[in-house]
Amino acid sequence: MTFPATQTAGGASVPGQTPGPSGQNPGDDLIELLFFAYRDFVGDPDRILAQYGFGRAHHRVLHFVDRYPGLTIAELLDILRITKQSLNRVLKDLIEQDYIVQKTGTSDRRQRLLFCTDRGTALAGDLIRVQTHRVRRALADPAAESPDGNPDGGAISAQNFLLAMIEPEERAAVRRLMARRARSAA
Amino acid sequence: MTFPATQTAGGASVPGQTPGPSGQNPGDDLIELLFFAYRDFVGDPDRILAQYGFGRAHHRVLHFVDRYPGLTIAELLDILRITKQSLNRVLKDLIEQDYIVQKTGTSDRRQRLLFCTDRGTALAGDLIRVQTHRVRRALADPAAESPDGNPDGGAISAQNFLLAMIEPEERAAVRRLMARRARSAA
DNA sequence: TCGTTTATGTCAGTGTTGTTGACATATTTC
DNA sequence: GAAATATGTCAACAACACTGACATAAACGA
Repeated sequence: MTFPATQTAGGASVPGQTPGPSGQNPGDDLIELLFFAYRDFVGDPDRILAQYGFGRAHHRVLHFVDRYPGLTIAELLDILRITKQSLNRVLKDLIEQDYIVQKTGTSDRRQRLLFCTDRGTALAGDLIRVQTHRVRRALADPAAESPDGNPDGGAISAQNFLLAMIEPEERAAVRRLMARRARSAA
Repeated sequence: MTFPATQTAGGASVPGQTPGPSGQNPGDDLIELLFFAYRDFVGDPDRILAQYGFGRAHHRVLHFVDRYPGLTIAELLDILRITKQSLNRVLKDLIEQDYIVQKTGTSDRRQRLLFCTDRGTALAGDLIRVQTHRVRRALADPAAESPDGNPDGGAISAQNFLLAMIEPEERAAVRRLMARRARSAA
């Protein structure tokens, strides 16, 4: 990110804005931090997945099957909140390429229980590793050098966590951007 | 969500798993909580946006333009991390339908500074309202009745926040799912 | 002033991931 | 044996991302 953190045309607002840009609320920052944190959070795995010709959808399936061996299709659908058609497309890839295997359920033979193969476990491990690294770094972060005397008691930790989840080189830019809003709200 | 939280075929693992499902690490829960929290976090706006024929991409643009009036195209691209072609597709919609206006930059007339119109501010306000509501509720949540004697000092708050960001009716199911993993790791 | 760089816009094609609707099969349940 | 359930599959489509190529206007540097 490389914001000039300057610039404003005519007025900071356009023609007739009744309430101005949607007011300042406690927790508003968290909305944007969640966006930035999630953006970088999925960015790490994306790079690995690309090397395998997989996408985020594959990742999600592989992740949950790896973490919860024996998951059924229905459970997976409920977790991911997608249609079975969407799931099947990526699941088929993972099965054909030997990352996941299906086993017929024992108690209910209609069910297909999902398990990772060694390959699947290995890839899932690589993926979780980069995400765990980011999370751990965020948790260990020295309170993310909170530059403001944050008043809302309780938000701080979540806020710092999300900020620390952002790619280090980007944090300053995010802080600068959000400070920009704080100023114009004055 | 409606997990049986039961069931296991043959063994909880498949043929030969060297390290078993990618081990148990502090912060691992946060990875999944982030997924669930984000899933529900974007779910609220999605319902509103659908009524306008807009999608998430429109939301993100509208949001940042609303919060940071006068944003340039380049800045927006840097925030969203998408290509100008992707941005232009949704931005065009928002401009044509009078949610956003462009103004030629004063210092640099090549730039197009973006501002919300009244309509834009109104819609952005509606969208931010539902998200702020969820965030505030999460912050106010009585520590999200943490059911485990969480040992990692620091993770707790972030973990409870993310859990509290999940749709209330789903939280139990998520807890149940994650407990399932904790068990099998024993 | 002129050539280059920068900021933006646009056309065209493509890939991933989501959707709906319809239909098929095997298994369980009443 | 009929109905419900779990899963699979075909086909069409939409949202949103990408690449590559090219165009224009304005700013900038020599």
